[in-house]
Amino acid sequence: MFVIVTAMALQRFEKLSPDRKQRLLAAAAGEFATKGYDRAVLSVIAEKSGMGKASVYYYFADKVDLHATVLAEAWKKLGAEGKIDLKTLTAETFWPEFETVTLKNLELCNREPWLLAVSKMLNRAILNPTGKGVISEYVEKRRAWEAAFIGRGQELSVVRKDVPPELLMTISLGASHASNLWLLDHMEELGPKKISHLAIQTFKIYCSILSPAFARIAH
Amino acid sequence: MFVIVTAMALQRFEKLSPDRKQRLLAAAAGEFATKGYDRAVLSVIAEKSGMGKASVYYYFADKVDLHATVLAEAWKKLGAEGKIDLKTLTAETFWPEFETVTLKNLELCNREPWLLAVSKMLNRAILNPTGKGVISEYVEKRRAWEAAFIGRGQELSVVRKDVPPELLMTISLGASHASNLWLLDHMEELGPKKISHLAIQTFKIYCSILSPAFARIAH
Amino acid sequence: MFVIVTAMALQRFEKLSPDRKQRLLAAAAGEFATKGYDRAVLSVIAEKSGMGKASVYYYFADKVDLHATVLAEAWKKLGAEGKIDLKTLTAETFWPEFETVTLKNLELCNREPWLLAVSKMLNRAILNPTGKGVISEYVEKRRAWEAAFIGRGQELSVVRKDVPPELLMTISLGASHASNLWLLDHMEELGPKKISHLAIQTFKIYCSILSPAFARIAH
Amino acid sequence: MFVIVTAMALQRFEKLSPDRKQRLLAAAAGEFATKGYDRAVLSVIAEKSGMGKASVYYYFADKVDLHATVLAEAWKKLGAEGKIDLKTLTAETFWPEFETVTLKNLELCNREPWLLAVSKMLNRAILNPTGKGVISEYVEKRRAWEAAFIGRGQELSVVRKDVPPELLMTISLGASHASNLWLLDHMEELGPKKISHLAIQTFKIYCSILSPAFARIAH
DNA sequence: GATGAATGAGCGTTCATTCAT
DNA sequence: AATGAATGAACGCTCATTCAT
Repeated sequence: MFVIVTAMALQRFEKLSPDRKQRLLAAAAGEFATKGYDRAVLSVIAEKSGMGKASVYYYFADKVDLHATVLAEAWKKLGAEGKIDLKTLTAETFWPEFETVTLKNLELCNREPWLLAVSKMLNRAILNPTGKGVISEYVEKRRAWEAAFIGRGQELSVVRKDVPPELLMTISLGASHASNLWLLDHMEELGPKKISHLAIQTFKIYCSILSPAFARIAH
Repeated sequence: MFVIVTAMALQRFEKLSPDRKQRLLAAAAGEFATKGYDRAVLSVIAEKSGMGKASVYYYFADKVDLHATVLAEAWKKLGAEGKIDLKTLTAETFWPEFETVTLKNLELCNREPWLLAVSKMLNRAILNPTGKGVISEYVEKRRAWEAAFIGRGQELSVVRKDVPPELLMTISLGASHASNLWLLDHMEELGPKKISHLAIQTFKIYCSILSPAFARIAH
Repeated sequence: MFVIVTAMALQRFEKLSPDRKQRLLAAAAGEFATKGYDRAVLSVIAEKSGMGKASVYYYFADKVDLHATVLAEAWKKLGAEGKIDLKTLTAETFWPEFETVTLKNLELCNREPWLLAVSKMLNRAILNPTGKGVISEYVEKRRAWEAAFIGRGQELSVVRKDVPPELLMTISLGASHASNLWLLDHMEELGPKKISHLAIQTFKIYCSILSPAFARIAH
Repeated sequence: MFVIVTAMALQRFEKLSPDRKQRLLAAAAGEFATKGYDRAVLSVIAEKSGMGKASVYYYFADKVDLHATVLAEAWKKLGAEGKIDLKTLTAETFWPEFETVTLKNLELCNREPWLLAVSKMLNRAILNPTGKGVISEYVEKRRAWEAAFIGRGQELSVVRKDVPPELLMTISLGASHASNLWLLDHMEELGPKKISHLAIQTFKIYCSILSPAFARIAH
């Protein structure tokens, strides 16, 4: 369906000192997040991270590769994958565990501003799948996990089964992403407490969209 | 709050033969929709519509103007604003009337492919509000209408009141536009009938998110 | 030495109604004078004169031709050629007659603002002979007349003979052009009377540069 | 009164090898001088100096910056400012010292052809002050120095006082720059010796225009 | 006679990418 | 390992000029 791009940041990048690694990623994240992929300029990223433009090409194959790596890195930090083991989930722990991770990520974004930006980017890419470039790999991975999560929920009978899973996922993703954006955007204005309260409320709506009980009402 | 771009195609454009007008708008819509504003290339649009690059500049002030015109033209055709009079809505007609308009627009997009393209653009923009570019104007307009619509629903007690209206709108907009985008993207693949069925299903989910009955379940 | 371009405004232009003729020339003069030849834009000239851009091409071969015609027209109005008959000049009338013409032109420029602008243009072209384009013809004509005038002065022994005529002409032209510009630029500020006084003073300097008596001092 | 363009070539340009630096400046000077700023074409300059068009942008911010740098570089080399200390001038050294500098610059232009080109540009600009573009800065600087020089001459009673200094300066500047332009234009044709002779002759005329003795004759 | 429409040719500028060191 | 230097390829935009009507 789509070509698998194995080169994901040259291996050299792994050997780079953590400090420079961090600076480069942060600079790239900032540039990509504020301007979007197209308007982001490589020489600006290089300058921000205090290294020569050509050096970026020493560590990354090209612009797309850098972008993908930024997404991947954020994915690692924010990622639900490693944090939730789908197999051990039960009907009782399914939603609470998911809620915990969601709120943790929200906190994480609150502490590391560039993660907030990248978080938006990731969701953006997921909602606007172009099917082109290395990024689509990550989008696929993300959607795959989300699908697996929903599938597991269906196994445990805590997620409705009357709508095609992909569409169901799209709807819930749309709702959660949009509300996340809203919450993040109003974080400073409303303060952590109020935000936290709304986050829980929102989370409940999100769960309910997926819930079988909701399915009965909707008809 | 945001600059209003009044300049909307030079007057000459109005006098252009409907055929060429159509070709130009379609080409532009396709290019902007598939590549996004930045990657869209004017000479490609010109070529697709069978005219010289400079001719595009005979009818439009610049790239932004062309983009704005495409959006405006589609807005006129798709516009929900004019099609529903909020004041005359009742508790009984509220949801059915909204459903009718939604399905009509879906049909419209099915008949005029370039509207489909622009529709995707708009949905994408609503999901990813950057606050920049001409498109943000339409995002704002769309959100304003949506807010008014939800407010009217609350007056008629067919929309829940336990969540801040703005957040509620954000969630429902996220859900509906994400699913719309999905439907539009799969229109050719699944065919009108299947799409229409899913649209109705999706529509019901959307309504239910807003419904007071749903509020009871979510807690 | 240089190609003679016979086409000087198509003959059609002569048949044009005086009103439109005037409007076109005035518009062109304004545009050329304020922006210079390169930055002057034909469509702006057309719009200013209330006619279609293509119509300009009905009356003029091209941009250069229009420019040349503007210069020629101003030359006719300002021109010393027709106003002074070199043959009938005597040692006594040589300078006074020249002074009269000079002051008359100053007045003329004061009354018709566009002539002022074109006047500068003409002098500019004469001082910066590019040797290219139709304009050079006019430059040549102007320099030729100036040379003839100086030559006649030498015949009458009222102009020095110790400097190559062309260089002498260049110097005197430079002095007179520069001071003319200055006077025209300060016309409003200083008022007609003061300007007139300075013009006479300047004129005397100009004459003296050329005078044989001056030659004796300069060594 | 007029904007000062501080940006003067990116620092990289300083590090460029003298050879390429020279080639670039020479090419630019030639192009700007022969065609004027507007008609000058960057790709031509790049080609003439044996580098890619984009490379010019590696060293200069834009076309204006390149233009400004060419002028600044030439100004440094030709600059009369630093070469004459007005305060130490006496009635005896006033004219001779000025003559020396003038002739030295003429020689300089003869040795470095690109200086000749820029010199023409400057003279042209002084004769045609548009008050626009980077060059006007240099025109202003030149006029300021010239004014100071004349003022000093009046202090020493070697320059006439019967004409407003500014007008006097304008006239003498007009004469000298027009003749300079003529000399520069005929440099190759007439050869250094002849030119040098004419330069001295011209210089004497210039001095005499300013001289008090001349004032007596002019009336 | 007059012009709206159409365009080719070209320019300034940007930027991802390469390469020699 | 690291990068300064160099550039090809494009793109947005302008404008003098042509042509069918």
